[in-house]
Amino acid sequence: MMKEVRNKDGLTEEEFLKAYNPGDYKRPSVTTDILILGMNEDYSGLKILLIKRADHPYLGSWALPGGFIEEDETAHQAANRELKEETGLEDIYLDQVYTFTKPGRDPRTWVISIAYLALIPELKKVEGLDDAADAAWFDLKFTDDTIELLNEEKDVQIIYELKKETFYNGVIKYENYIPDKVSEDSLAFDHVEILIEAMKKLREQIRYSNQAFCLVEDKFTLPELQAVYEAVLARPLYKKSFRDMISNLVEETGSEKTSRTKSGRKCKEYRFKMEG
Amino acid sequence: MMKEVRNKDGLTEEEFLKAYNPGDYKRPSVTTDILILGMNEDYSGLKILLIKRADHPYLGSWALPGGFIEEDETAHQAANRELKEETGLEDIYLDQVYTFTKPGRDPRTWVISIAYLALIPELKKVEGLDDAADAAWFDLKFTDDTIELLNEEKDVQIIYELKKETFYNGVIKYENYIPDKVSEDSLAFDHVEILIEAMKKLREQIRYSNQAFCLVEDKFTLPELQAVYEAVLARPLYKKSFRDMISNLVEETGSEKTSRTKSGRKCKEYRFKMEG
DNA sequence: ATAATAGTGTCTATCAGACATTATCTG
DNA sequence: CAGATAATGTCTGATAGACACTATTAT
Repeated sequence: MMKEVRNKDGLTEEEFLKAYNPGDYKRPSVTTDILILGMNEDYSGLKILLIKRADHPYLGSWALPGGFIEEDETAHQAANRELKEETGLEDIYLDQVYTFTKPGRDPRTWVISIAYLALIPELKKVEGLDDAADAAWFDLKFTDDTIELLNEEKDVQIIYELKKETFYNGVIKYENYIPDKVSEDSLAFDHVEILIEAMKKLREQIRYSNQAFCLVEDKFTLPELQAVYEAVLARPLYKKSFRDMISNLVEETGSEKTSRTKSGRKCKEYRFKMEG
Repeated sequence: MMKEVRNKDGLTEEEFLKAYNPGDYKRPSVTTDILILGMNEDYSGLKILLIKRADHPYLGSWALPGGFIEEDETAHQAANRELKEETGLEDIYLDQVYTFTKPGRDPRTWVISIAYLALIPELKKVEGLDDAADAAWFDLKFTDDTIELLNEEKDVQIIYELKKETFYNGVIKYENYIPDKVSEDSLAFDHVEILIEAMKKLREQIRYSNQAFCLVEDKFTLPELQAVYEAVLARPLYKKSFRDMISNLVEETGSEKTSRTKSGRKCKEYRFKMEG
């Protein structure tokens, strides 16, 4: 029997597992941090949900929502749990982005963070919960030069200038954004870097995936959908090319609708074509 | 001063960090597992480096190389260290793929694994090291229907049949491969799933990234380069279309060379054009 | 010479970018 | 009616897929 194989110490698997000492290696805490993105009211830009920290470290700074992973759940489940706690939303797009492991990224102790990206079709009212002092949607502008996170109501401006740095991975050249804080406020921990990675990935993928459809309601107009692409890519697209590009992904519902974008006349209403 | 801000317990940041008890949350062990891929001798397919386990659990099974992350290093550094130990290679393509967190994926204790993909331009002789019983290159065939890992010399065949399963993430439809073991041998832990994720990602990216250039030597022929794409995508490409596609990424060295692929006549030699 | 592969030409369909034009709505 | 946006047409250049044809090498 396979189970009766003995290792170099003469132990069967059962005996080995019984004697296994998990304390041999030092262990990090593991958290998930989530970028929760949605479009703003008139589809002119992206919004991101931030939490104001109520305790050290970074007390008073704004941070990505997140929390510790429990032993009986996957990181994905932990992220989903956190997402529901903060927004009340379930069954929405959620994808793992990158795992951040730089030593010292949390001054408390050894913490690694698995970053997730969530895309929601409508903004939900948010309020501060249990341990968080506050929660709010911020206008997010992410271009080649800057990251701006603004909330007028709370009078918070978090601004980073971006420089590009090239490095090589094998023979492949990569461009990295190096953030440089120019505002008084800043994001807690290494959350700017998480934001940068997630946005880079979203930008690369939106063209070949269908992530844009997660940022509009289930019935939408083409100007609205185009606004999503333009907000993510931070550049204007040609209307006709855009419509050609997505034409086989959508179908008309038959109705008309006034776009939530700045609107001159009524628009045809579309839905996402599932079979495509 | 920012540093003098006190939290709800009246502590400054310095006092808080001093009093912080890292034992409040249970912590997982964290490892890196690496897919180390290279082309075989005649560029007819991919090879993958596997390690034979010398201890429980999965004693005698083959597994991806990997190891625990230390507190003073990033996961990337840990993966690089492991890669060098196994192959002697440095400065090669290495990229984080996905972090695996399913409870129970390691029978010993709570272990999460950060998976990496390494692409090497030439196969290196490998031998079993310290704790590993053995190490060997396996022929890797990854198609829509099957995963085959073969090593004739050691008479090992690890074969999985693949079924496709669709699921939804938000409104986006995804296709997942579900592996079903049909050979006696199998990969340890959840390493088939890691293999599947890494290969899926490589396939999606190879078209728009330059990862193929990490799998050929610095001077190569176009038949060799095409063989890399075909091995990764597991389907033939049209010669002319392929050459048009990569024409602005390469430049002639001026020399000629006999391809390591099955060869009828000499080929022009190319190099990767860095500026393009 | 012949088989085998290397390298190129061409045709089609599709698509991104770039403008231009017509249609319809709001005020 | 005027201004604004919606929707569509057309042209160019690039690219993927599909074949066909010529060139050069090993045996």
